[in-house]
Amino acid sequence: MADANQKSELKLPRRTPIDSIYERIRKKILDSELAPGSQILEQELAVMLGVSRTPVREAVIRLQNEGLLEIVPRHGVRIVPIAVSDMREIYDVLISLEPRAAELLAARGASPKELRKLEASCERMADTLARGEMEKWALADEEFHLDIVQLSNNRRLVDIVLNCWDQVHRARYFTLRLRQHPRPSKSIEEHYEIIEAIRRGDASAARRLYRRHRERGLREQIDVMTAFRIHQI
Amino acid sequence: MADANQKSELKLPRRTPIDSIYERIRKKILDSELAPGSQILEQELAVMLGVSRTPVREAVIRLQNEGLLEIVPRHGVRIVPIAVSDMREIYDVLISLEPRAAELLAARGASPKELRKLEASCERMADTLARGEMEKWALADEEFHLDIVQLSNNRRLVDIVLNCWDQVHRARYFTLRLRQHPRPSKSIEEHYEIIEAIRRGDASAARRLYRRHRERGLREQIDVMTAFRIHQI
DNA sequence: GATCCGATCTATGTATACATTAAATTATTT
DNA sequence: AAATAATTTAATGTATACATAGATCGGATC
Repeated sequence: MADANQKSELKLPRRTPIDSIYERIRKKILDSELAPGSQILEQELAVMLGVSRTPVREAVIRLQNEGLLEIVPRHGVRIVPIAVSDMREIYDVLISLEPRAAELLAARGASPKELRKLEASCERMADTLARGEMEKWALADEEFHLDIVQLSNNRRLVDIVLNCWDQVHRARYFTLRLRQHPRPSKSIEEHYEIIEAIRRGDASAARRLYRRHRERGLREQIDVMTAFRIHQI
Repeated sequence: MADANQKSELKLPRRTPIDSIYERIRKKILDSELAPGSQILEQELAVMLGVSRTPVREAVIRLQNEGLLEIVPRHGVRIVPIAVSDMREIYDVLISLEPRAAELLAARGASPKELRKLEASCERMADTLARGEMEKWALADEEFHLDIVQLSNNRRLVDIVLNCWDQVHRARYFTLRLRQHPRPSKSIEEHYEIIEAIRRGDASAARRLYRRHRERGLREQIDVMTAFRIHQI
């Protein structure tokens, strides 16, 4: 048995430097450090990160596949800006997939432990909301949704949803910063309704409620963007 | 208006050699020329395609992102085989997204021309079925589904669906070859029902009918695989 | 003065070389 | 003989060099 050997036991996903290059560029995009709509040469990115063009190129290809940037033949890479129409496209996908995750979870039956974890996120939302800590509120909200998606036990579904979240990340961050969430307590209520449907094993209710929740989210997001005349972000 | 980017419409798809490398490897995988589960070194791929490792590497990164292969650190790339559990995962995504496309199409209202195109595919299915030309039948079927997805006018949704189709391509091809489609005429009936719902503008019916159609397809696919003890393909 | 053609410049796409590191194999020790 | 350590092998990950093609700029011609 090889399980006595500590070194070869852990088959980690392998931390290659190129993954870190990918992560660093991704972070710069999510944080708007690389501005949406702006262009930057591969060479400039390479210098910025202190590596050669090759690993930058490979990271950039991945990021293009994920829709975060676009390789423009003679002008380097372009950070793709998200317009209202893009928000609609992305939320269309989320409105289909996330409720499906809730449906699957309800259908297979959530364990008490899993349900408690979901409730814990909601409680944390209520706490942070009471204290006006909107950043922490948003984190708890994200955790709730992440848990539900991951509990679907469908890796492909998870990956697609996470990628969509990345694409709308700047818009969500902006909305959060700009002002209080329109009705934060309403969100928490809806979360509890979803948890209840999952607890009952009512798959189609879980799906319907989750979908309504996300549709409301999209509307609010678009309302904020149009109200502030943000056509792209 | 700030969103004036009409100039970028003139961008050609840019025929770079690397795209052709990508296409050639992708085709080899879809056609099982590179067998599922097999491994091959980057160098061997490069020699096989008559180029250096660099463009192969870039193509391979894209293919990994699309889930067609996996880069295994010291053993080249591995063509990812699709198991029954993978079929479930992928169809979960399709069962969410394709009905959503039908729903969107019904909601926005299909033009007479668009409806005729959909009907034409169904007629072609009936014709080819009557002649026992199952390959052509499958092509017409694919066209029907492709049209509906594309008519959703949601590029991201289209991309994800096409990628899922790629991933289950070998299984679909196998099922088709192995024997007659379980009930090909049933498929056509269901297609007409979907078209009718779209014509009525009944979005939720279009979604429901489409979903049922795909759920049946998944069941049949899995039945065939388990009946023939195909655990991976 | 404007347009068209050509020359130059530059970013990319590709090839190649090299260093790193994981795997495999051999040698050594208990 | 088994296990571990050391050495070798080899595939990758990265850097660099170079050829190509597209864009810009200037000059020449109408």
